[in-house]
Amino acid sequence: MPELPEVETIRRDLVSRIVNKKIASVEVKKPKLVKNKLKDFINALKGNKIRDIKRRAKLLVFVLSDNKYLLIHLKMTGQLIFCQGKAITGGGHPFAVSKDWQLPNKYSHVIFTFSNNSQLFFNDLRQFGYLKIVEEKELLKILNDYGIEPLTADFTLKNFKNILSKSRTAIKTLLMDQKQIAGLGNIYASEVCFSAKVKPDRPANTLKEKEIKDLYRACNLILKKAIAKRGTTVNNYVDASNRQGSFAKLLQVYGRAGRKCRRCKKGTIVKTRINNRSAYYCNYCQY
DNA sequence: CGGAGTGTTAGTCG
DNA sequence: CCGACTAACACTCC
Repeated sequence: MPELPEVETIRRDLVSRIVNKKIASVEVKKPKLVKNKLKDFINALKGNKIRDIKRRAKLLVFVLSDNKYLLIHLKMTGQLIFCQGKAITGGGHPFAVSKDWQLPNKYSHVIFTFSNNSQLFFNDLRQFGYLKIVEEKELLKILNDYGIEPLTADFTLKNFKNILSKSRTAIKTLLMDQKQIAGLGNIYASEVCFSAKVKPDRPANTLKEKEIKDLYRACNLILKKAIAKRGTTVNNYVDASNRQGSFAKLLQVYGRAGRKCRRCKKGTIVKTRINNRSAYYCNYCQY
């Protein structure tokens, strides 16, 4: 579900709420989502403090006060929802939880309770997500295996060009390859290709100088804009405060199969499959 | 009812 | 090494 902008939105929301909070207890209802021995996991967290929350690609890294790190990956349908008392606070404007939005619900597989009784719920319908405690050495190895991180100094046009020139896989697939470029997923990869007027199935190493430059710009622009809009809600993604992201209104191609192109007004948005994933593009203004 | 599809990625196989 | 494909799971849609 969440891609870089959604995970970043969750990170920012959580930082303001749980940094420096002490974990009083942890309840694990689905042990298979925890990649440590259950006992070790709980022992490491109980009584610990959350010092900071970082993000690499779509992975959240909770920095604990004793040089250990809690990794949380939400994969397709994971959520992290913070709850204080009966209200889920968000943006300084607390609102009541609706009657049908009880927490925990049947997808709440791990529940953190802090010493002031506030709680963090890890919900995951499809149960692909995971939680893992690691020491610094393993953390560094995991972070190292990711490719260049957009919106950082590492993400230069030169690096980007270099990656594209070395692969003949479809550009959209390459954009989603976390070992190359870290953080883009299925929605934003289609959007980036549209923005640069590049057909998503073009082999990456056949792209022209200008197309590469436009793709590079589009990555930066779209990710920044999406973060500013607090991400994209397609089905049921919500941020850490149970709110929907508003970038969905700005999507140009994803989920718009059969509709007129918003840019050229001539073409139609077509849905195809590239490497087993859905891809959308305008059949008139993308080449 | 059955089958396809869903925002991710680790693992496998050629 | 590279690249393509699949499984992990629960639910919705046609």
